[in-house]
Amino acid sequence: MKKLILVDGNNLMFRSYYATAYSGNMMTNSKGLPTNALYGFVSMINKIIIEEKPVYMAVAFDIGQNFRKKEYDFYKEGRVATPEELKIQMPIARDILDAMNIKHLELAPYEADDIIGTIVKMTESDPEFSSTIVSSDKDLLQLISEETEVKLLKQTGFIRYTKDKFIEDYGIMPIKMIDLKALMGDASDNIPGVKGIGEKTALKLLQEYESLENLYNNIDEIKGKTQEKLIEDKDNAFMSKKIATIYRDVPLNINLEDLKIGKIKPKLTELFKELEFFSLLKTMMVPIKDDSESLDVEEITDLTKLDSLENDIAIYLELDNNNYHIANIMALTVKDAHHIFYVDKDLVIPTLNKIKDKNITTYDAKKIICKTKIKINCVCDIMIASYLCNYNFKEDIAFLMQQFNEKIDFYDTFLKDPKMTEKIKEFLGKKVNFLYNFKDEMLKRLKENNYLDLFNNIEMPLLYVLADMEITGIKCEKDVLEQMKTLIKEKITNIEKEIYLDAGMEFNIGSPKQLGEVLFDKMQLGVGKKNKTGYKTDVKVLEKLMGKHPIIEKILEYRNLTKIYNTYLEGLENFILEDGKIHTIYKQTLTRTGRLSSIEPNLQNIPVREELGRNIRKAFVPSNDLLLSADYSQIELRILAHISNCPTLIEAFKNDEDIHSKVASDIYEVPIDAVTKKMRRTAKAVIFGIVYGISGFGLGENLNISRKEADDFINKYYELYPEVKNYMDEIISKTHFLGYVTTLFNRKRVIDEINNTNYMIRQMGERMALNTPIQGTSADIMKLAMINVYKRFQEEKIESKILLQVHDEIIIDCKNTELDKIKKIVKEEMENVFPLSVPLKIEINTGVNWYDAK
DNA sequence: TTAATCACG
DNA sequence: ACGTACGTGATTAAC
Repeated sequence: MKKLILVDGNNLMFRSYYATAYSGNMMTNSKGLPTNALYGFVSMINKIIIEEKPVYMAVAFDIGQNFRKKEYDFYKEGRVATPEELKIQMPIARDILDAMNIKHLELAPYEADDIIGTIVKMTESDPEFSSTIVSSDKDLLQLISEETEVKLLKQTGFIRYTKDKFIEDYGIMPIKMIDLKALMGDASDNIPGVKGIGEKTALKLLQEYESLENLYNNIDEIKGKTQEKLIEDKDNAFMSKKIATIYRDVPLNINLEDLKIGKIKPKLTELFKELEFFSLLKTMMVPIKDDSESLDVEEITDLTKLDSLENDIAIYLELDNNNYHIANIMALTVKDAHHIFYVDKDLVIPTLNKIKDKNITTYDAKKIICKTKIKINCVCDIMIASYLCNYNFKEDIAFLMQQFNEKIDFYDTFLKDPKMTEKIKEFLGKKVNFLYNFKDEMLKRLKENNYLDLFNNIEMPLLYVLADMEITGIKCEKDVLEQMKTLIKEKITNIEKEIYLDAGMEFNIGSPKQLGEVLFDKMQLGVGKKNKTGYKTDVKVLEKLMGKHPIIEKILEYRNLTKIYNTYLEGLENFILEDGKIHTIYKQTLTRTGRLSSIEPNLQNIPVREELGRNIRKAFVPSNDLLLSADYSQIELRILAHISNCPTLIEAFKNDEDIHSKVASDIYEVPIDAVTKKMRRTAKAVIFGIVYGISGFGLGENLNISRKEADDFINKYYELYPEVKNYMDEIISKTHFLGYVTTLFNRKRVIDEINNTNYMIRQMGERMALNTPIQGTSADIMKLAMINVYKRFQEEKIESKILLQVHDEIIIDCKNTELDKIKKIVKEEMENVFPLSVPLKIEINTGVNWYDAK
């Protein structure tokens, strides 16, 4: 039996389009072409192929005027016009099918349904074929027969309607779908049917009388209102039947063998690249057009070969794990204008030592430096450059290469490839070849965007500082963690028992779902707020329940303890290497604002606000004598004062006033020494809220005050500092126009959300536009300060080391003998890093561990 | 893989 | 009428 899949192409495209279009976040490629429907369409086609494994397939489309409309003026009247964003994707869907070598059929004035009906008729007269129709349109159910089934798509999943299944569900023969529609009508197609008769009545009538004709022949037997309605709309019923009938004699001029699926064509790769469907490229394992002549990669075993290299080179180092602190070297490739050299793992270090001072272009220089401890002279790190240019790239260089039409496997795929060892030379040859050839283009793009300053004076120098910090690592005492573990483990066990006792049952306290059910269903401790999966049980919710039952307090404590235990005590321990130190990885090319992020482990979120968690910091100790923490005081607010040019705030900072108290005294209109703690706390929340673009509602939630009061605070703030309000209005309208924001150092963030049709998303875009210049400028300043401190350390032969950065704070491992010098350098460099209209101020603390250095 | 939760600036 | 504070990462549960 030959199985033929018949897809309702229009239906699939509409579904895909509307599935995502309403979110307001229209998916487009970088040229602005909408791609959401196509993405869903291709995914769906793939899914069908996987699920049905067809050998024959055809996709039908509507095209041009359709004959029903000609015959029945009102047909499909009142339907919302197809959005332009969808129309534009329709022809591309057909291009994609061509490239996939799947037949698509369209012929005016017929609709997709008619084409499918016609082919079904052909398969039914050919004993070798059976067909499956794929659509979410119930109209197609009329085509069901012994040989034809319908895979009716639902919001999630599908129902497979065979003839038996249909009869079971509807109690009529599939062909009677037409009669059904004739009676009940169809609002979406504007088919009238019989007014006042819906699905229930229509089905009942057809189950008894089988067809429309027979029903009207026996109209006398029908009672009451129904009879009246039927007589009244008799003409409409018969006309509706005609419209609803799928036409099965479309002159297609094909035979079924034409519908055999062929081999995927290289054209598909081009299309996917154009559409920027990189994940699909990956999953579909599309054969990529191999127009590159195969590279001449030469493996070297004799290092003297390197002598022939020119001064401008590109290198690429491959490791067997993303975490370079624990990874092993696989190989290195080196390219200049005349050679591509492949260097196997054992020779990588000597090779790098030999070429480290050349002008090196690479991808993730920090990785190379951290792994090999060799300070290469990197003049262009393509990973950083593409990050600055706001490319949609991932850590894997393959993403970038794909965007520039280079055929390459993804790192993960490659590692799993059984033929890895055979392929590695070519694989790494291609990467280094790309880097070498792409460098000039990359620099050109940096220049065009005015990024050269940021690139050469901040990001490139910073990578060396970060590499040094990561290599150095921070000493972490396992014993301290172990002691805390024992203590906390005991507490957890005890509290667990108490919770079970209170609840009257054992359950998984760590499961928000189970916890919600226990609290709100079983114990009836109030009406729970819901989210997608059940009750909300976060801190806010639980705190509102405080006092209602002792269990609440215990759950909060349990949460606190398990968080500390799992994430920090146990979590951190796993990252202590043999040298007794933790080496985090700073991601320099991740955040949208220019901040760093820290992973494996994240050392930027070690507890500090609560005493118990804060104790974890006691495990972090100096390798030298002391830890010194230098943190910028109120840096974001100072930047806000600067960029909004608000004289009152600037003056306050110049006078080194406590800014929160100052604002509190202004808002509450009391002298500064009459400001209470509560007033100061409120002011602080208002100030922070402003930086994030908060609403009255949000502030109210946060401070547990009414929305009205919160609104008043915000308005009062704007009145007091009109320049801040002005800045906010201006940056938002400017961003609507430009589509991006910049920091003081010209870091750019594209904010597509700002012009989104969805109000919520647009609002979020506006908040990003407000916040990014502030957060981003602060990040720029910190980066520059780190570079300058590092430089001074080198110049003055300081042996103490910068260890960590936590956004507005750096941690230094100090030798006692150097302490005074360090304090001086840090203060000078951090406070004078860049002149603003407000002074920058740092606070310095020292201690024998991180806990004490605060 | 995603959602919920909670740690930080 | 809607939903409501920016930027991160790790862990767990549940699909």
